[in-house]
Amino acid sequence: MAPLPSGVLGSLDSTSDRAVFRQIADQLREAIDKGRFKEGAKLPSESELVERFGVSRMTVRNALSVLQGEGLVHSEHGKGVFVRPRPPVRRLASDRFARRHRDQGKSAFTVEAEAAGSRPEVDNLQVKEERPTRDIATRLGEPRKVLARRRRYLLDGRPVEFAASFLPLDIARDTPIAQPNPGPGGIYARLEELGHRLDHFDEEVRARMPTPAEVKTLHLAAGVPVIHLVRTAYDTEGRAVEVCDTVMAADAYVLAYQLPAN
Amino acid sequence: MAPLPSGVLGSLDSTSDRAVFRQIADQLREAIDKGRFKEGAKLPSESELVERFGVSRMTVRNALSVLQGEGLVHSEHGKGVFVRPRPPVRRLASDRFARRHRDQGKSAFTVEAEAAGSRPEVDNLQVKEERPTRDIATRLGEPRKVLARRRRYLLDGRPVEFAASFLPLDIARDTPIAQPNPGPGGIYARLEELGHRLDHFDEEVRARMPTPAEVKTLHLAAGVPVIHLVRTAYDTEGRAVEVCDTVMAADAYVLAYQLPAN
DNA sequence: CCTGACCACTCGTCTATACGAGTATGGGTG
DNA sequence: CACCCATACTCGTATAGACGAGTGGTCAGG
Repeated sequence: MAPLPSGVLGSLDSTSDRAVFRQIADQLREAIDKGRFKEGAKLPSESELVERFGVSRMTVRNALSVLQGEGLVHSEHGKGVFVRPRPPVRRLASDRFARRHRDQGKSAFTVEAEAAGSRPEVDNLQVKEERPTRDIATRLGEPRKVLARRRRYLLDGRPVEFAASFLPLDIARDTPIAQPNPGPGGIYARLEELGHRLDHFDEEVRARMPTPAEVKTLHLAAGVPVIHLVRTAYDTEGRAVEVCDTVMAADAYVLAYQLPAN
Repeated sequence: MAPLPSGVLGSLDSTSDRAVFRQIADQLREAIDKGRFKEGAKLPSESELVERFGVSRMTVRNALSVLQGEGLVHSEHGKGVFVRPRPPVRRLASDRFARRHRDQGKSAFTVEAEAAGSRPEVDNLQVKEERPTRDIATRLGEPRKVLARRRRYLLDGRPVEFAASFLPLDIARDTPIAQPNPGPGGIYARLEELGHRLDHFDEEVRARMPTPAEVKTLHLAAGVPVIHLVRTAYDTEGRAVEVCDTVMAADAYVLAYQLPAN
């Protein structure tokens, strides 16, 4: 057992009314913030902290769970507790669906990932017809049935996002859009070929903690929220032609928008 | 002690390899999802759950802390654990800074809140000159000093957002912008009067768990992430004239953007 | 040299107990 | 009737102990 670096952690203030486990969490947080524990570094083990602070193990675990909830650290069974490294973030520009980006043979995700030096993958591809949920139906103008396209995106093997596109069946049925691979430029290029010239997109952005299912699909660590993005595509006649519902690991993304001042 | 409604919760599967506290969390989550515990309703107390499932109190607390981390419930000392009500969300439209919204005597926040039937407040107003951080300096074109305007926004007494605006001092010094109340239309109106006609805004959106300071400022419950928005305003000459750094309670907001298809 | 058993260390789960502190309620007292 | 206080409930904090399970190293034996 390597000795704890001296001076990294202070001592507890028994006169303080701040709970002991919070004081321990505070000290560890400060040490991490100041870089005394670097990204990916292992924190002292629970038993070391028990000894160091003279408290019981549950108190130490309580402190560590605070830091986990903040997304600062993550634990690995049998190994230790580590400072959570910040993964490279993918920047989503607001012009990413602009027509001029649509002439490639590959999907926008693939092109962009390769440009950034990452290995992109698409996963769980699923295309089927189904009854829309209440919300989707409202956004799409109450179609009876929709074509749903679901997929998961990974970068260097790490899942970062999954998405479901919904299109009114009268638009998408028996078109390349109903194929697993819709071809170069993606479904937006196909929509325009089918005569639905796109006018604009509406995007709604929310952030929240993931559901257990989302934790599983995106392999999310504790303390990582998700960004929930719902995009609706409108053609030049004002008809909603697609809704895309996307859930992203929040630590892997920054969304960038450009707004006119009018 | 009121008897537990029968049939709301099932029993544990001791043959399952799923941890007991997770099974309890699963059952409570399902009951909440299915509306068997409504928004704001009180869950069975810890001791009731201890009895109900025949486990120790720490196991029950562990299960409840899972749900807290998911933002599903919150506990109140001395009262109980409650299903977290979803507060009304404030919708931020991407045209909220458009020139046409700027002719009011009140701030955009105030106008919008009153229209939605809420009581708006602005708080902690602070205006001072300071040295920019590395990030702010980069975005503003390396000014030596900046004017910083900080404030907190509340709706019906609940803090929902705090923001700091930074402007290069050569633009803002000795102007109405350096006053606590910059006047009708806000600082964007003043900037234009000073000859900085606004061209567009860049917004970067991130989501993450709050720092302890942010928890305090926004009175955040456990399991509520924050949306971190950094907006840069550019004038028609391409100069960055303001950076606004905003942290919002994620459960109080949905951001709406409209993107052209080009 | 490789393999497998063992062991030490890690975190994960769970029990049982204790006391403190915040909240609500009801009943007794003034 | 109004107030205060005792009380019983709530969750918060902390201890001590036990066993399980994943990881990685050492070391003996093939």
